[in-house]
Amino acid sequence: MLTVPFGGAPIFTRSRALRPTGKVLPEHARSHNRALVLQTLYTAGARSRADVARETGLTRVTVSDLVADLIAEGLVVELGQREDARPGKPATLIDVARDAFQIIGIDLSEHQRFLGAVVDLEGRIVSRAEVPRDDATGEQAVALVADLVGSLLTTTTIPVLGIGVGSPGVVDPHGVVRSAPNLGWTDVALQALLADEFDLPVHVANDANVAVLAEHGSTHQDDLLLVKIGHGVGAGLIIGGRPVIGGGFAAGEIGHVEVGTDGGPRCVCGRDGCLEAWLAVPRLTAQLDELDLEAPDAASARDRILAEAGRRLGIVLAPVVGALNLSEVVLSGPADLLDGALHEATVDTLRTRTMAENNRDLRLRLTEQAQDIVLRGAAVMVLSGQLGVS
Amino acid sequence: MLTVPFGGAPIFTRSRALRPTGKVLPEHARSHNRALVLQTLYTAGARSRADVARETGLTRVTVSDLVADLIAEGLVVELGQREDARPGKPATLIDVARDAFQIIGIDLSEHQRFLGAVVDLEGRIVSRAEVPRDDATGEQAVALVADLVGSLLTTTTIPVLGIGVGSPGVVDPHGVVRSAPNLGWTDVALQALLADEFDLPVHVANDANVAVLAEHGSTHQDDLLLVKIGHGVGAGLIIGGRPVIGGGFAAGEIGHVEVGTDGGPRCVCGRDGCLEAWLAVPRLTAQLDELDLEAPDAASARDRILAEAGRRLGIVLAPVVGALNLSEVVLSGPADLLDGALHEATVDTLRTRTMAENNRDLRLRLTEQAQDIVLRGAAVMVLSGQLGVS
DNA sequence: CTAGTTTGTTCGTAAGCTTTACTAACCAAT
DNA sequence: ATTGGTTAGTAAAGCTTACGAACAAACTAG
Repeated sequence: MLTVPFGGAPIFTRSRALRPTGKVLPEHARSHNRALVLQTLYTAGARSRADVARETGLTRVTVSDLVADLIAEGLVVELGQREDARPGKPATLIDVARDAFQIIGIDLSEHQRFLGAVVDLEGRIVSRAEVPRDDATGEQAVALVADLVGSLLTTTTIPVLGIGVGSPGVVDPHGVVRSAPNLGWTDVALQALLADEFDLPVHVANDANVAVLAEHGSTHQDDLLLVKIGHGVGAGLIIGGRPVIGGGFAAGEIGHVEVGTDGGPRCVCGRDGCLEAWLAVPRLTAQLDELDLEAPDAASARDRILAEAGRRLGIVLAPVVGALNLSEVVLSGPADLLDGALHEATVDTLRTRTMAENNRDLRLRLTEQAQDIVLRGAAVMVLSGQLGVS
Repeated sequence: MLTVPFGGAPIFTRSRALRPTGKVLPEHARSHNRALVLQTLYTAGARSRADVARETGLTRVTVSDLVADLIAEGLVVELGQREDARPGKPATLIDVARDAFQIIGIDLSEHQRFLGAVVDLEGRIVSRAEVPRDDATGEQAVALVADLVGSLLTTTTIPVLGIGVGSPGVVDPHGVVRSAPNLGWTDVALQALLADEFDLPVHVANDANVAVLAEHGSTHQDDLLLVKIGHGVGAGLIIGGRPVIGGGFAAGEIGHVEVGTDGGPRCVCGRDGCLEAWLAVPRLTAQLDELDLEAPDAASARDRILAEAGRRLGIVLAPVVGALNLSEVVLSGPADLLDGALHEATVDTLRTRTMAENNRDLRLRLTEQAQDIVLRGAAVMVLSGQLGVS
């Protein structure tokens, strides 16, 4: 049972919001500046107080004051004097205490098992754990998650900043899983349950929305769409640097949008030609398994299947890319399926179906985070929620 | 040559931004609270300082202090004592000085003429003006806009809060029209030009993005997509209460997204089946004009044409609605074309092509703002930019 | 050694919001 | 009429936050 010596920091930003939404006190401004200092150190690395002052626009006095707080809280450490020779009093280097805290990340998006990891502040995975799901649903499934968190916590030796969970289904901002059919969850207050049990800050969000945080954490793109292709198809979206949740908390649920005007495979939802029916991994592997590997054109037949899937993805994404003028779309899923023909077909389709002029610098790429994208995204979510840093 | 006694107020909001973006000083907090008070009065109407304090969460002391500033600036006025009898000291009612300022709104989205209006703080149109465009382009077109603004300014008798312009094409956040082919504009710094000439705050944005502000100003929906159907087809988007601009400042440009997988009419851009080729007003009227009005099935033939256009719109919007989990989509354009078969077909298509469960409360409606949507949106833009109010 | 530079701290100040306490002004009940 | 209770608005004091000025420490360059 570990506790951290600080709570979540409310964060402010210059925003283009049309209407102010609530009062702001000077102390809120301070939280913001605190997070700003932390963020500067986190992304730019060890440097002096004076450096931070120059980079943030705050004065040296204010930075020193904020840093004193952060050091007292154990979030920042002094590293001693800068080595290089230059005029003036030598600087005392400071940095985020990168090895003082760890984060628990949980990925509930796989069908057969729940994955978990201890992640350090840099996003590196320190240790892993998993539990087989064995088709558990409802409270049983919740118990499995708690077991997984518990066993990971026993492996940590330093304070834990918080617990981040990426869950399938629709998750509201309070970490209540409104609906996750696979897990038999309806209005399961996962965040509250875990927070009660472990007395740690807990953040829960949809798996694809969590995944896009991992991508954002490493690229810092302000506009980003991540398509997560697995047993189902979902998306996570960041616009203007902020995650998009959606009015019904179901943003990114594009798996059951119909593709094109020429029908398509029957989907589990009962309709024909849903994106998921074209693109979900089980569907793709089933199609590929039917191929005769000995046939002379096996390779091109495989590419045709994958290219058609990619084309269908492009057809669905084109209106979204156009409407949002997105510059960066990322695919996450099995690289052996996504890379190559599928990827190329998606790019081609996107380019030919949107106005090239406006989307000239559109990039579509595979994520480099492989299997760990949800685990690392969950860590980013905690980092961002607790420290205002990512 | 009028000037206003105050500048733009930087606005802050509790945000879910992942990373803090700049320092925040106590004076920024005060600007925010100032706008909050103004907003409360603006939307809720005349009330006492104590009422405002209760509604904003600020103390009566702070509200009194802020209101004193606002009164000194002429933005707020005292209206005398509240009439109704109740215990305690009678309240002094205060309200936004609704008749102390006017706004100039300009709509450049029509092909044949430029429209302008003097708009009051409530969004009501006080007077109108227009200039025929006569195919003017480039600097000539800029001069026409300046003339229009100039002639409107001569009709104002009270201070002008600012000038708002809705322009076709791609407009960056600094009010530079990056590209407006119809007007022959490339990188025209319209905002700077007008600000120099008239010495007033000027805000310029894309016409559809401006139009959605008008809708937001009257509904205060946090997520809103407006599709503007005229000579072309464009969209304006508000997500999480904030306008979406797009990485290349071209958000909402969905006119040249291809619809469906079965071709379609040839578009001016050279491809087949763009949304604009299906849905633009000239295309629809041309199709309808070909109908034999004497034929026995003329009415149903008309409906078939409009329904197909509506279906095509639904096909393009479905992925956007799904990805953003939008709850409100608004159509703007000629009501005689949009209302009825077209509207119904769009709704049907959206419902059948997205996952009903997640988009249960999706509403698709026509705007009630008719022809003035850009003019009034321009006023909202100025109101929001100058006072943090909408 | 001197002059110049840079760092980080101390001290005093200005701005902003809160709490506390007050006066003014009203209603209701005695 | 008097008393008690309530509400509005203000005044004073205090806390927080960030800033500017000034300074000492510690270095380089010449």
